Amino acid sequence: MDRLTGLTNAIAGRPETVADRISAILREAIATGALPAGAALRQDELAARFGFSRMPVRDALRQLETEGLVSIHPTKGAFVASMDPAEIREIFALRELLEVEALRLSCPLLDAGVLRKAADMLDQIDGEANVARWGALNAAFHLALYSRCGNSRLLAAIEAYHGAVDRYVRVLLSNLDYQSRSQAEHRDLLAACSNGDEKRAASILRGHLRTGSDMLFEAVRGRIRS
Amino acid sequence: MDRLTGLTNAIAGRPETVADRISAILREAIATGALPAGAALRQDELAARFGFSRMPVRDALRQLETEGLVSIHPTKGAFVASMDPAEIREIFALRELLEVEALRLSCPLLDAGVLRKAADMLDQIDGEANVARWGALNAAFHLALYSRCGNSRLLAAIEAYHGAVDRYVRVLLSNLDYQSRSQAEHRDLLAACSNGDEKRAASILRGHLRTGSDMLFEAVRGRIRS
DNA sequence: ATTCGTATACTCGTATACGAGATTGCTTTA
DNA sequence: TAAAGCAATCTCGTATACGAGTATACGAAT
Repeated sequence: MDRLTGLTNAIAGRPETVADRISAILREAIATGALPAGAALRQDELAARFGFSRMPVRDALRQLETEGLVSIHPTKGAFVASMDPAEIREIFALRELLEVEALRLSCPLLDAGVLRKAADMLDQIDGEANVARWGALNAAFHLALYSRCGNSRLLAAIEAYHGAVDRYVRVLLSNLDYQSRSQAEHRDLLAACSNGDEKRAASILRGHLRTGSDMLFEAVRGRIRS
Repeated sequence: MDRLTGLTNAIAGRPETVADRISAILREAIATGALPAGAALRQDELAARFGFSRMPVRDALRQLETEGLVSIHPTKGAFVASMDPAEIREIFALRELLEVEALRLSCPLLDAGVLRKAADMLDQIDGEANVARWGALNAAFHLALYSRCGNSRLLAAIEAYHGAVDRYVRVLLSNLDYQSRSQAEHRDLLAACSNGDEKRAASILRGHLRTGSDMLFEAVRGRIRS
């Protein structure tokens, strides 16, 4: 392959395949809880429901497995990945490690444009009733603050872990109390970044993630008992 | 992901599929450089060579894509992922962040058994002429020191990033000078862990990863020019 | 001679088909 | 009655087949 075709392809973006569409649908279904943790994902059942064959379904399931949303066992099938509370603690510990570092790297390099975009996102979150969009906006706000960290792999990892706990976070979002608290913390964080107060920003982010982790831990533990 | 998934699969009694075998072969071929970066991986060519159909080959390629070893473009095919020097810097920065944290968590909890196993591995590395095994032993040594960190996702991430740079690290291993230097640093690291000198261990690990990153950066940059 | 258009060949994505392994339920026997 | 064995069914993994999109090569026209 020549350099030129590789470049043009990268610019053009990849064509969307059926497997991509199926994985998007399943991803959303898992995130909303329509497909609860532990649910079996039969290949031919899904294929019939979507009106395609099993092959793109297989590809979609593999794709979702890499995102940690489903677990595949040969000869047994695919299941919506269930996460016990301990794993949530693990992921949030990782998020804290990665996101604090990303913020530390990015904070001094944030310009007015990024900060304004982040502020806009917070306003959008306030006006957003749809829980599904809330999660996406939340992720976008965080990633905007880290966007100048200069390490694309770091950003990718953060995004991946965010997606892994997204559907659990939505449990919290029905709790209006958490929403307002989270938004208050977000505004504090943005203010610290705007002032270039790196240490304070890091400390706020740590607190933000820890309260999220604690509340999610309790919420999921409660859900599992029921 | 080599050894760990192999191990956990064996424990779980997970049957080995054809796709697993194919991916293992391709993984090794990529690691050794038999399949150089940028090489096209035609599905039916591989299927014919291995004596299977294209389906398990597709699955294997998808698996390798998640490990970052190949990149797949719909309608264009799969290619051995090429990594520019900047990405190596990024991955090593991530490794430093993750591994230092894992060491910090694990170090106080390391018992005599783990330390002895780690020491054994270092001796094995000294006596190992085969470059392929050297990489696996190197990873195993590092992971042994982190094994008590109490965060399985953290360990998985470390292992994944290790695998992503493994084939580049092998470039260094032909350099006997690096091998002995690396081993000296390993022994320092192990000694610090044995003494419970957490700070010193962290500092040694940082230096170890940074020299590795620097040398690899130069080596890969040189290779690309040629 | 260069460039544009067309036709051919190639590769991938998807569909359909088949065989193996596992799970479930029933029957039979101790 | 309970446990063990057998059979039927279900699901997945793999094979083969087909259609669509893209690259390439060749020819024609400027």
